[in-house]
Amino acid sequence: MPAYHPQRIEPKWQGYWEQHQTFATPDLDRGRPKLYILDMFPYPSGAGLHVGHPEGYTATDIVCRFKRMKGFNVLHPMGWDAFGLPAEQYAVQTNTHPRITTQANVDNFRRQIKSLGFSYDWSREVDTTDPGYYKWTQWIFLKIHDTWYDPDFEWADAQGRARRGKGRPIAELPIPEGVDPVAYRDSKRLAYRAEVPVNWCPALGTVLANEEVVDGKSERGNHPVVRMPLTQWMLRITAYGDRLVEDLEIVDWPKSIRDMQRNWVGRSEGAEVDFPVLVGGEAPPRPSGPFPATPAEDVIRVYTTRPDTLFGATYMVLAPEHPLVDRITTPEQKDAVAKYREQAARKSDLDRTDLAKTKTGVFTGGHAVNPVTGEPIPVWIADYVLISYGTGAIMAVPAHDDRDFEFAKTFGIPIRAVVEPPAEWLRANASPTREEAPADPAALLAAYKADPGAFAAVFHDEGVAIQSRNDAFVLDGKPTAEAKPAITAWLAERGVGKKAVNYKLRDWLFSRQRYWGEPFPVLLDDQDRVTPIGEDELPVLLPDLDDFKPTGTPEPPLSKAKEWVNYSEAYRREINTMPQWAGSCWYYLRYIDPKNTERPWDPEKEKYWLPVDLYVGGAEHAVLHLLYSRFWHKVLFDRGLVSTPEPFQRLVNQGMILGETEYTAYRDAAGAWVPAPSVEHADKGPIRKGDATGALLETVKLDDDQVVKKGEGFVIKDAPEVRIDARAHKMSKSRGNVINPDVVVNEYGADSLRLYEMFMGPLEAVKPWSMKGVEGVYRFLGRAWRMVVDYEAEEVVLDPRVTDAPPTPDQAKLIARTVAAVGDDYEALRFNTAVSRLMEFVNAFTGAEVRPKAAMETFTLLLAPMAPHLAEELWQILGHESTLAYEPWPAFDPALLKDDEVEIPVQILGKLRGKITVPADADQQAIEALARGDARIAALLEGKTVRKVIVVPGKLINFVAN
RNA sequence: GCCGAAGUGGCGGAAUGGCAGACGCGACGGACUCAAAAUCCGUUGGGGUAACACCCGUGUGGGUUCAAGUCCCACCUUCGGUACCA
Repeated sequence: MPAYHPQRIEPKWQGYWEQHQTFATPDLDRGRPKLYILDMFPYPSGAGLHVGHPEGYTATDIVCRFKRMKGFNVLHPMGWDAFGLPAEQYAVQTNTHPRITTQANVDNFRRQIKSLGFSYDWSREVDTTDPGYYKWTQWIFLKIHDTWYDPDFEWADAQGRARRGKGRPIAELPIPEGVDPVAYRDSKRLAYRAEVPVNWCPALGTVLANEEVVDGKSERGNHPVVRMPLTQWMLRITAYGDRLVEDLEIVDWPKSIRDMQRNWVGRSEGAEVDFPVLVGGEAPPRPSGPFPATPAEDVIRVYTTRPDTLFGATYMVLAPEHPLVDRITTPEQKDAVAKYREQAARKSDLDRTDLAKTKTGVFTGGHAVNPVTGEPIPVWIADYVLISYGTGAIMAVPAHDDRDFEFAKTFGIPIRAVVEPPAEWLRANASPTREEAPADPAALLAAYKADPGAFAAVFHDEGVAIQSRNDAFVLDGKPTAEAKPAITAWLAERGVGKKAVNYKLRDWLFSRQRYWGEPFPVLLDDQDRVTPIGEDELPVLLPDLDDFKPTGTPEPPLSKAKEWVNYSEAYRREINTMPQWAGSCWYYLRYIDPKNTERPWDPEKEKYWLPVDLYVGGAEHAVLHLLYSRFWHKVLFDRGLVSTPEPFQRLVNQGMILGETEYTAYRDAAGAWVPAPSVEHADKGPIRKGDATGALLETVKLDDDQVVKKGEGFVIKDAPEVRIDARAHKMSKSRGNVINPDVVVNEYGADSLRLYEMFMGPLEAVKPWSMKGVEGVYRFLGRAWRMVVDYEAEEVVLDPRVTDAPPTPDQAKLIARTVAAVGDDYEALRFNTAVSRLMEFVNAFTGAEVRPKAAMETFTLLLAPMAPHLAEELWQILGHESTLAYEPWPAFDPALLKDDEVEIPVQILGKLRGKITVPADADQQAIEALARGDARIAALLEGKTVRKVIVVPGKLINFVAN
């Protein structure tokens, strides 16, 4: 009976914690330091919990339990990101209301998560689909709608740094003379409606955000996506581009994530330049005055990061959708242009990627004037220029841009070198006739100036300006870094250019043509003008529908709720819904005050709990969720609704857990083995490399006893010449390698699952699953149990060797060291080594005839954060009546961490030649004397000249001798 | 292509510039058992030796250092992100 039996222990303690409200967190506790530790809340899918979820959840749970023992007031909540497409698709298929499936999925997730014994304060559970929650999602949307961004507003942040740019109430927007104030305000709001080309997915019956489209197909379901113009809600996240980048400096996040966010925002500096269009052979007169805010009529405005190459701009390209195309196109080119534009419009992103290899385009017949050379240059349209980036038009400098080069080559457009590459570059790229190329640097440069197109590569780096002069201005000789500001200033003086900043980041497409999402709290009149709904009318409830099927057009499903839509005679409701991101943008704020019906959160509580001290989740949210969330938070900050500029102080990404390692061999139709290096993985399956017929190979799964390591890779044991693939794959239903946490809990218990996931390796690393590994930690927990409990007795009693005896000196040292090391490991999120330490402790004590009870208690407390059920049970068996959750973390005597004597290596010329035992505080002379006194070392040093002796006291001694 | 992370036994992994491989899995040997499971004890990087000695070894090639898995340079491979962003 008294064997380790998690199936008995775990429900018992989960019941205890629930009954005693052990982990309910007081809203405010000025007496203790606070700690807000957050998990990314899950989307409760029908598939249930995945072993990836408990990885991060266990890590944060350990930190929470550890910190409670250290005296912190810890906030650790959980909730559900429950709006979203899968529930809606399921509703369509089965005609079940998404609320019903969502409820069932939430219940299942809650059951699974509770079965793992996490110390969440369940009284703070939130659900984004709860009207009591989305009321405030709508409320925040109205705040965003009520805000404009003042790029010139100066303020100081908490660190006292001067900052520029802030979101302000729309009422404070200065209205220029002579404009319609309502329309002007609407044009400046952070939430606005715009007609934009959107990604319409007919199969899903919805519009997708750019981020939800992968290779021209929907991220969910892999359905084709086409572009079409629609009026949509947009959030002006681009206004916050600089702030979102700058404040990455003040958060404690992994560098890789900060880099990803920075790249996603994609800030670049350059210049805007106006190119006048030749109309009827004449350029429009150059306007006097400064660079106009919007380009004059018959002027093509371009954005470039390399204004220093302006002398090399030999043609221009407009995006096919560019408004000037019609104006510029000559009658002869009209048909060709129209045809190209139509093709481009019909192209999905997928087609565009497919065709990315060769540049296409059509000449418009029109010309524009290069503002520095005065030369007329042809204007083309091509879909390699995107309407949504920059100004939708480029000046093409084929000599110094890969894309322009390729295009110019295809269409025979002149290529003019205006930046001098370094001599080595010229030499290295002087092909195709490299042998005949002049070796002399001056001759090489002359060749480059004459025809850069003859060189093997495009020089797109910085260099020195050449062939860049006109009657009034000389750039030649200037390095790129100087040439850029010089020419920008010259252009600005003449009112034809100015310094400019651009972002890859686009405004956030914030509406969806779906049912299962938050309704927008706004009304539209017969002219589509927007009126926000009053705060007292929130929430705008999602109307019940019996029919969730897409309308088959971009018309959202909510259009079917006729009564709901018709708000009044004058107004109808907005029928788009918000995207899934909306609810997850601010859930961390609701946790601090989840039941408040008066406001989204109490400002006092917000000041106490924010920012989140530790946020753990998957790297798949590295960009979107975290960027959107930070954006909302900054708007709330600017509006005085939150007190910190950033929501998440420290971020850690847990690594993905892969399936078990698989050994795969390949066989052709004739049954012959095909070595893995000759196999290529095509879309439909494995084929022989270079096999034009594309005949699929048979994949053969092998057990680990059928394979053997040979050289760099694995081979079949019985056919050692056949290399095979040995690799762990992402868990997926189709591959059949998904591990269900329920199965692991049933078989080994939650403590084993928790401990195994922590023992696998560093939290951030990608790691393959291994059931054998779970058995390993399960055995360890069994040993820990038997270290304390008499497993031969009938009843659950202490092992007779557990007594009140004092620890031996060696035991005392081990105890102190384990306390110190495990505490450090928990602090630094190094759970894998913490487990190792506890294993060493158990290994030492199971061999001991005397097991001091105090040592067993200390061990139990150290184990508790990782394996709380077993720890609580042992704690009770050791004679304690209540939970150990708030027991103080064990103390230790630092003196015990030091040894009196240490064994140190003796090296000769850096090679290990012996070991000596020396007093821990032995000085250099003493150590050297002891080392020289060692018979073996003395013999080895015999006849050699000792040139130098390196002694690191307490560490090592190294004789440099020959 | 660009950005990022990582390459250490058969496997997961450990190692403030100072004894590479802690801990676990697997394997092998032993104890207990009629037997097996469970449990316990021992061995386990490669070569070499009767046993020592000794030699080799952290993706590859260089470098810095008394000393490099760790720092620097170049390259290779794998994984993740991103991609006509002017």
